[in-house]
Amino acid sequence: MAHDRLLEVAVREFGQKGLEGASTRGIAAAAGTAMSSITYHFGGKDGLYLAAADYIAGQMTDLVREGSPLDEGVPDDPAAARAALHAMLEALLTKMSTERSEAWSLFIVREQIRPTEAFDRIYGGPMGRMMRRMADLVAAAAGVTDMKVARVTMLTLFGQVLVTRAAQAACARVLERDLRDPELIAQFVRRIAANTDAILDRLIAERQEK
Amino acid sequence: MAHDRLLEVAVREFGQKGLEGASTRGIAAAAGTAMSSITYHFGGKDGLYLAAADYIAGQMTDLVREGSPLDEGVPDDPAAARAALHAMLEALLTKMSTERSEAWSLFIVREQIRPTEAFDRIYGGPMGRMMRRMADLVAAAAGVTDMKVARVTMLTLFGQVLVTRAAQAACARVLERDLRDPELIAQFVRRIAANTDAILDRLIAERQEK
DNA sequence: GTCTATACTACGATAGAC
DNA sequence: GTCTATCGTAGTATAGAC
Repeated sequence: MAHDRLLEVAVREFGQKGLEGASTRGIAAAAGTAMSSITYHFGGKDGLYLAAADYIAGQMTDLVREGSPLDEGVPDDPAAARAALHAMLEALLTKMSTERSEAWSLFIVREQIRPTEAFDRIYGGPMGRMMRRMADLVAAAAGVTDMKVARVTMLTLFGQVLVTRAAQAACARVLERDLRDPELIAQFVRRIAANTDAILDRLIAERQEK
Repeated sequence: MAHDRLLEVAVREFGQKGLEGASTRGIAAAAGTAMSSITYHFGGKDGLYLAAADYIAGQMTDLVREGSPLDEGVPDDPAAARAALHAMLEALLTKMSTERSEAWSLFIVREQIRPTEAFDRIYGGPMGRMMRRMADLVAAAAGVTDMKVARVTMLTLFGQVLVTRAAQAACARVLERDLRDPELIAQFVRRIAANTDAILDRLIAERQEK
């Protein structure tokens, strides 16, 4: 079906060039079909863009479901919560580094800069669930009851992972290396894990001071 | 001069909508001049885009120069280096939150997604210097000699700040607050400072284990 | 220097053949 | 369902008046 090919190409093209930067002719050509197929299947460029967002949300949900550490419950036990948080951050970083999800990341980062309805569809689905769960895990792991603290901390933890995508060009320059290098990714995983432990311990210490 | 007004508007428009998303007609109209002024002053849309990048680089340099903590030497003393790192991260976060530099951040984040010559001009100037200095500060503060470790750590520290810009839409959703709220920014500053201390202490502990 | 007028190109939408 | 052909409408570039 041209429908599916169009979606695949659209996610890539919209991610790399943005809504205005990508052209329907270009997408159709890359998908090996006529431009008017876009009108037929999706009603137009905007429709295709939203469909791409839904496609990403769906794929994210699948990824999260297939026994990955991104979608289990929130354990009460601090140690278990911490382990789940570690697994989640590692999974995020490695998944974001695969070629397939690289297109998603770009799409999503773009939507952060200027959110459209597409962001609602992605955030309203798997992304929001993931971030809320991460905040809950931080709270459980550090015994924090103030959810505002847990959320802010969660975002700084997430930032450590995000930087490899949202500042990929700068990272590549500073490190003088391609960010797809598995060894480099492994180094980030180790560093982020150590940082996370340090941060959680610090949170626990802060709590005990009171 | 229409030249300067065009640049101001261009930074804002390109930052928000990207190169393709912004239109020369729109920029000229917002600057209160005719579109052909862009051709006269900058040679065309691409020229204006690059000029906007240079303008940002220049403004960043000015900001860095005006007695801010972003551009002093790298102290040998670990405590002084740590203090300088703290000052730098706080300055970054607060500067990135001002309305004026918000346009820069967006411009730069866009350039990370698909780097053009504009990125070379910004990274080759103040941005690269800043990141290299931050890595040096991490190395000095934690007594790390392996610069690869210092750079990776620096990037994770930077990520904590970056997340408030590059994932601003998601942050606003999770926190149910506008990210320009000074109180919220202050909370981020405190959290990132505490995290940074925890991470540096952890690095020092790692070194002593060997 | 700045503006008006115009030319040219590429895009997205649409109608209709198959 | 898919394609071809065509239309209207942006967009940028350019020439020339002031």
